[in-house]
Amino acid sequence: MKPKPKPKAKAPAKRRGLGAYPRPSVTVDVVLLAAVPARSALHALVVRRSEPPFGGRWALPGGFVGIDEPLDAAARRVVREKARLADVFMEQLYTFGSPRRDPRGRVITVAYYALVDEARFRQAAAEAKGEVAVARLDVGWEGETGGPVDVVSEHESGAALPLLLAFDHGEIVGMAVKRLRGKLDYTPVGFQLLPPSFTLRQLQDVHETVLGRPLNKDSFRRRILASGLLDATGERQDDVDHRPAELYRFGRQSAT
Amino acid sequence: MKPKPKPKAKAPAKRRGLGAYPRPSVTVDVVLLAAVPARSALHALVVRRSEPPFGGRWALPGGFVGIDEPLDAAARRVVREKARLADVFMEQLYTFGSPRRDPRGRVITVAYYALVDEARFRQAAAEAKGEVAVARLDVGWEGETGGPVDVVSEHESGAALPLLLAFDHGEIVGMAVKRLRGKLDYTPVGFQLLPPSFTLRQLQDVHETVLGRPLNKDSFRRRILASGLLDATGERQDDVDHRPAELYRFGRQSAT
DNA sequence: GAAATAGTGTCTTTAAGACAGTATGTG
DNA sequence: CACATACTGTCTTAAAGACACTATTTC
Repeated sequence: MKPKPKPKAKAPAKRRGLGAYPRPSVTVDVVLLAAVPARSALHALVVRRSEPPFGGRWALPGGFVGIDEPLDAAARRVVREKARLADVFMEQLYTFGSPRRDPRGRVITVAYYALVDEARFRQAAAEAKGEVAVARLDVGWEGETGGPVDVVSEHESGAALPLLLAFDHGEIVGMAVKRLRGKLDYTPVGFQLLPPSFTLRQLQDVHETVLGRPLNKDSFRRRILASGLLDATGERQDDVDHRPAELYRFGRQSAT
Repeated sequence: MKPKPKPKAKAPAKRRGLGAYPRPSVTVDVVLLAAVPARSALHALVVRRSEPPFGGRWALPGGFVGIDEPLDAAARRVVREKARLADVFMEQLYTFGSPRRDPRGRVITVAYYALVDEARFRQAAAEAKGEVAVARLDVGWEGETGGPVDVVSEHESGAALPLLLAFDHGEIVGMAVKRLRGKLDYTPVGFQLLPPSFTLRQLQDVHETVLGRPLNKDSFRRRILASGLLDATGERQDDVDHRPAELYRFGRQSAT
């Protein structure tokens, strides 16, 4: 029923409908990130592949896009199913479509990145233990140079086993870090990596973790407060062994 | 081993290969932009649709992605076929996948934006006269607020006929402008909207056209020259009726 | 020489960095 | 009271804006 007349020409001569063109599979993959200032590193959630291709290796949580499902909804569903998390900040990252990125056939993936605070991230990882793993990202470049990052397993001992990611997922993770660093330069997305209320110090720690470099404390305070995006809650920390700091809250709700 | 208790589940139970999931059509659409400082506006190339859906309306140049064709290659092919242009700066913009964006069925489009200098743009539009039109973009928002832009036909009289774009192409154009403005804040992409050698004044005019606001001349010169991205050619303008300015050249070749 | 734009030097304004000093909690 | 961190005030430094002035071309 589909002769596929393709010696060289791409577009068929007569049939012009959607059916005239072979269709690729389309998936979404999500880089779910949390900042871990204690280790000066970003962590990402990875899942073990149980089947070929790349069976046994680690991959980003992902899945096929339903034929009637919006892309954002697919990404959200993947996070819900694989990480059991809802209501996370999420943005489209980039679409990867190299013809040979999946040995099974043509698969185009729309990559997203998602940000959660460390507590939710750890809880999610613990609940899905066995199916998922926490990967630490060692970023080998500065600023927004870009490029792949080293992905290593996070052991309590501190030992760092390299994790081989399936497909082009290493590249995707690298782009997520690059994008996040870029955003941090002009908007304090760090909010999304913290619980609803937080101190300025915590926000600075998160920013430093993402950017991979120390920031000036005074200037950071001034800049963030001047942006007007934070509202003081009037409350303070209470479980610290020193003067407790004011707690702030993200002033405007950010979409998607 | 994995019961999958999902009454509302979409994925088939047994078949796990690519064939198990219905596939959407995938296209690329390109926002081909040129800056026209004389009109203080960006111009985009649009093509008239000859067939439904949206027959008779204007659309971005686009086409289906070949089953073995990289996304970038498809975008490049579209620009070559529809605008007869090669070697243009081009970057992926965003992927639009609302299930109802095309009445024929599920079509996901990977949008790109491309930049050319005004001369090449006009020549391309003239050569394909009848098939394509030049649309002027009236950006109704400042900075990087974002949102759709008014797309009007460019008449020599100055009259502005609104152009109704097909599909969600108005949204795509708006996002292209937003992205371009954003990039201009930290990198002088304006190069790509000018011929190989140009004066600082021309570059500033282009930046002002894209950003939609005037820039400080002194500060612009300092900033651009300090960036080190420009090389002086040693040559000067020769067809102007005043003191000719030094011509500069983009120092590093930018990929894709 | 007049007109027009290119290019330079310098003052002012503003944001970032440095750092000293005060405030407020725990033990 | 010692200690730790939060917070404030001020000086210094670097970048951006403003603006006066000089330079070089065409007519």
